[in-house]
Amino acid sequence: MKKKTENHRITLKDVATHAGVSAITVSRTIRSPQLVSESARKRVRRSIDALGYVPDAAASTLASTRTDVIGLLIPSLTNSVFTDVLRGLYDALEGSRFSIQIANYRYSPETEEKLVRTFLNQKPAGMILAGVDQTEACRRLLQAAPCPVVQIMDSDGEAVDSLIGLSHFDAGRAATGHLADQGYRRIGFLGARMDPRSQRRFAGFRSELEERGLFDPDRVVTTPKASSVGLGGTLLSDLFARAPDTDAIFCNNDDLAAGVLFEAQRRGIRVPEDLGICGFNDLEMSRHLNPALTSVATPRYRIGTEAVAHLMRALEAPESAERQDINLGFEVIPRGTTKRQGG
Amino acid sequence: MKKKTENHRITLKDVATHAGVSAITVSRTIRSPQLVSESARKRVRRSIDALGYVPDAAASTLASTRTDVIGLLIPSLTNSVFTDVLRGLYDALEGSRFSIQIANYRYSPETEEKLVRTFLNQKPAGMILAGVDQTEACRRLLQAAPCPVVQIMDSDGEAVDSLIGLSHFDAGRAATGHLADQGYRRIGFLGARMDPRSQRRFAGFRSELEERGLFDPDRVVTTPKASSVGLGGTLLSDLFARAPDTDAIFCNNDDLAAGVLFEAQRRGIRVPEDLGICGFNDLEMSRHLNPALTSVATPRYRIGTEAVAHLMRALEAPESAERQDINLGFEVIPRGTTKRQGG
DNA sequence: AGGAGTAATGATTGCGCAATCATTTGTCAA
DNA sequence: TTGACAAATGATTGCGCAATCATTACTCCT
Repeated sequence: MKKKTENHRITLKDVATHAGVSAITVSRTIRSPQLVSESARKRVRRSIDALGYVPDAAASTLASTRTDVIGLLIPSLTNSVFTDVLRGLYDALEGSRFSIQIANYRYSPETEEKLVRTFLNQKPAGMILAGVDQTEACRRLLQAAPCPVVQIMDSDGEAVDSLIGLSHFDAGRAATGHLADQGYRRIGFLGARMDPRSQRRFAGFRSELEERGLFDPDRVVTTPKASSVGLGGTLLSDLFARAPDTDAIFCNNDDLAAGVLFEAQRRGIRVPEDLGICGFNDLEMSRHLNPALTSVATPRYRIGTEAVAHLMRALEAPESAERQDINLGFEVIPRGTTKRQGG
Repeated sequence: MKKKTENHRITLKDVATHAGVSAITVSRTIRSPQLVSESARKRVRRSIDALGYVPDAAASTLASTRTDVIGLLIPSLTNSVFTDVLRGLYDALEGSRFSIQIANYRYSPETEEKLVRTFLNQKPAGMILAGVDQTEACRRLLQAAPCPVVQIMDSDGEAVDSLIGLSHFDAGRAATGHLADQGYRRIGFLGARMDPRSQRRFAGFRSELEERGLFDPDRVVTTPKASSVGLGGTLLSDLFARAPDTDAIFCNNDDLAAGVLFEAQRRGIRVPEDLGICGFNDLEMSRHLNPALTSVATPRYRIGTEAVAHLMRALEAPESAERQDINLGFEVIPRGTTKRQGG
């Protein structure tokens, strides 16, 4: 029996010797077993187990000029939206040979471009990016990338390769339409950190209200600050200072909406009678508030799993690499904060 | 001017030729600039920029048998606690040459051990693990690891190398003591997903109440399910079914506590008069609830930044690699949900 | 001016693997 | 039995870099 000396890493060659084959046969047993006879495969597998062989990823990468790393570029780690996507990604990758490398560009397209360069130099197996709002240079880089590229979150806009998400414009319209359908007429918008997707939701909000002749720019309050429950309260105060007769609010996301609800409670404003509130993203907490928060459910987790599934498909059949735009949709979920008519 | 041909990767040698030095001088300029004269350094830097050279991580790893990857093992991606730690880690790593590789072991020590093996085979620059409750085999692996190892979250327990966190036992005692000090006498405990840290908080809860002669096992309700706001309401119902006269609750975390508060509101139970509520972790939302939630603030973000800072120190001065136990403490933050005496 | 010592630079080599091309073995038809 | 072809296996080579050892340029002292 072979002794594993302290400083000697077990290599392909060791396994090969142990199994009585050549090194390349061992490599093939691991990488493309269909090229190896069954008897050889068996012996090699036994030797691998016996010696505790683990392939060296760096050497493999260097020799084959590709890795098993999927690069993920997101604008923020704080944002709970991405947390859910992350869960989907990791769940879908479980058991595969791939791993994820996350980089955070903090909502700066220039940083994003730099990170794309860095990633592409690591010969990633694939790339996942948030949204479709990259710089021109960045898009060109991605277009030329020798790996599948998936853009997620959005479905409005033009993708470099494939796109998996939802239409934030439509979602904004639908939420706003719901408020108007409930009889609210003086509808405001609260937005924090107006990233491209928030802006498209706002565009949907505006478009819907303009069609109905209800849009009033005085009822729109936004801030570049990061979203939070506390900020929701602050923004509500700002809004009421400018337009005290506002009777409903579409909030950028559920954090803000919860803050609005709590602040309304403190002010003694009746929800939904005097003020309707609609959030976005349908966080777990929202359905348990009093009254329960109307929101727009978005398929964040599924965006993650679908992104991985799509990458895997593209990696397995590189030839049939057809572009794909997958719109996973959304759902307005009416709850207590907008149930004006006793529904 | 050199033309970057389509398939020719810019290598050290290209930069060297361009700068009129040898390849190894370029390598040194990047890796240990203090060994290179200033004039050479300048020329090399200019050439690197001119050619857009980016080092090949795989080749570097293969040649030097170490990477710039820090392995992070966490039991869950859902848990918001780890999200905050992650932010701290990524913020602290910003601009450094290191990157993070996350693996999720889903609260399974066996999976954790397997992942540790996998990681160690990638020659990581460092390892970060949650807690101190690894298997024996896993601890041995880590002890023998040729890289610094930091365990985070806890400060109770024995670390393999260094430990950065807080005492969950003490925190549980302190929170419980606060409830008792406010005059509550029939104090219950609600816990979801009783991981080792939750169990230590419970141990603190129990110890504090036993000392005061107030412990009652009937008032303890736990579940292996993942924590959520909705679950808080459910567990409150379970608790009241068994011990309806309970007058205060220490919740495993703020999600649960918020759910308890919302359910209490629906049941018309007055908080804090009839029921005191104390959460754990002091999420951003908690201070904005009505009434505001008493909670225990934990330094999650700082745990992340400190873990990185510690690793960096250990990597820069491998000799002085002294073990360190850093207890970052906690703070009970009394708010409305326990303010019984009009304080 | 000459030697000792240091700072700066260079040449060679191998890390562990997979791509490429070459060779052997096995199978079957005529 | 022979030749043709496919299946299985092997030998060689280089991926891009840093460790190692060797050499050169420079400084300072006597």
